[in-house]
Amino acid sequence: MSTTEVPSVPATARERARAQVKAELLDAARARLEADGAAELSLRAVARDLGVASSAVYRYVESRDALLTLLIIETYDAVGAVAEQAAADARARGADPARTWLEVARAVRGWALAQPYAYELIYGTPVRGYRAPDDTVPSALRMWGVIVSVLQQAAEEGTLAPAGPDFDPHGRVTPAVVAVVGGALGPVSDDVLRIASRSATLFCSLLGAISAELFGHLHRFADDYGALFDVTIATAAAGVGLHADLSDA
Amino acid sequence: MSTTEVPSVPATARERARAQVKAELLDAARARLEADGAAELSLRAVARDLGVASSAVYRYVESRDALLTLLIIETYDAVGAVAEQAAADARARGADPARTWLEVARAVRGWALAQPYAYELIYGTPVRGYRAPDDTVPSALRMWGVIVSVLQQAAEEGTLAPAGPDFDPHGRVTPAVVAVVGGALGPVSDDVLRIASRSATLFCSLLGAISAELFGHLHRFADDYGALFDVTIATAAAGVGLHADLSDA
DNA sequence: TCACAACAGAGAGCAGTGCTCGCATCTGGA
DNA sequence: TCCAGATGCGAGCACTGCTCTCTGTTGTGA
Repeated sequence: MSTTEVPSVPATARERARAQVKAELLDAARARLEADGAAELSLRAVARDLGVASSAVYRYVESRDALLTLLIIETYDAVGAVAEQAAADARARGADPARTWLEVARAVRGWALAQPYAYELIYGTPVRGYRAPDDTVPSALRMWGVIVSVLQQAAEEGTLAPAGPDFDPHGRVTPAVVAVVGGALGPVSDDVLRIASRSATLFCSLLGAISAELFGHLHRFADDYGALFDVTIATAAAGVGLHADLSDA
Repeated sequence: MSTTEVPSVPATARERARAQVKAELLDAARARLEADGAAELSLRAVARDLGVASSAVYRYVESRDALLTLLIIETYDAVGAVAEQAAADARARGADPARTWLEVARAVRGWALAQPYAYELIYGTPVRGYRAPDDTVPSALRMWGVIVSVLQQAAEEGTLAPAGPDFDPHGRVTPAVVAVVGGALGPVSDDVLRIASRSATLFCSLLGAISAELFGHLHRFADDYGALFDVTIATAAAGVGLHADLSDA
């Protein structure tokens, strides 16, 4: 569960014990996080929970921000796994790409509502000036992988029919992104550029819909927030070319 | 500039002096906020900037959170004014509703990029458990007013052609929202409900697009983030029924 | 098996925070 | 002019992140 360092097989007994303690530390920190939120997460409080002096914690973690970074990575992995699972389940039920995306979005929303502080940790205001981005990138990319897979599937099936505007795709996406997205789509064509751009649209609509609801910007707006969420996601997805049917449920 | 209490005409000299000091306090706090961000905003630092003991600040403001709430209201008003101005300018230039919305979105993005900490203050992670919502609501509604006006204009012109899915609008919106939105649209019809729901879609797409960029989720994604933003906004707007042309610029 | 080096933990301490309270001081309004 | 109430100050409390030094333990290589 807890993401430790590289050595998956600790050599010495000392390293094993150390990994054990660090895992307990991360678990305690996660409990505090999900109870009080990232802003209130106090290293001293975590130390108290563990029955340990606050200074001892610094044997395992460089700083409070480093601890938060570890939790951020864990959380990106958790939400990435939720999205991947939702996509797999939907496809197993024979869902088309549009339906698959809707169910992924619903799953992520459900996860966010269940643990709002975890969602805030990764998709809310960044904690300090900058969290170390490079460490978190691989885990953060899992969500993007799901989005791109949905778009690729639709493109291959030929069901990707954008209702949104046509646009010059150049400049919208960097070569690095194209490399990731285009891997399964052959040479770098304008289509690949377009799909990459549209993955951002899907991501932004998901982020916006969940953040707006969670952060109170839709306060007293709807009776059925789940239904409103479906509309928001499906509407943006239609612009991208994924047309989901909301008449059934 | 600074939003003071209700008495726009202070009766006594004492009250005038008090309002003056409070305004200076808010200005200093805003400067700190825009320099360091809400999380780092320290009441003691503001007091130092004013050359005053930290305890003296409490004569004018109940707590740090109360000070933040005042800044939040100011900020909602600022971004609301930006949106209103952008809409007015666009209409003065003869822009259609879709174009108007795109320019509003661009203006808000420009404002957010210029003062990211102000944006984070209102659209990022809420500061404490709950900010007093009732005080901030009127200012926060200005943005929604702009969105609804664009949709109403399109509906009246008959150019509102949604590409997104059809949906049962009931439950998506509360009567209170309908009262606000439907004021200029006559009786509560399903069309009013639909427009209200779609205002949430526009809002969410704007929030998601700016937050994603500002919070680093599009890190190294694009060369031209402005162009990517246009695509995101226009694509979601197309789902709602506002079709903007991106081929010109 | 054993000595020792490396390591984990404790606790004091520093600088910072929000906030309270009692005390002086000043000043506006009668 | 006079004084009550407004205003500011500074000490102090409890909390934070983080550092430093010291002690006791424990795993490990010889």
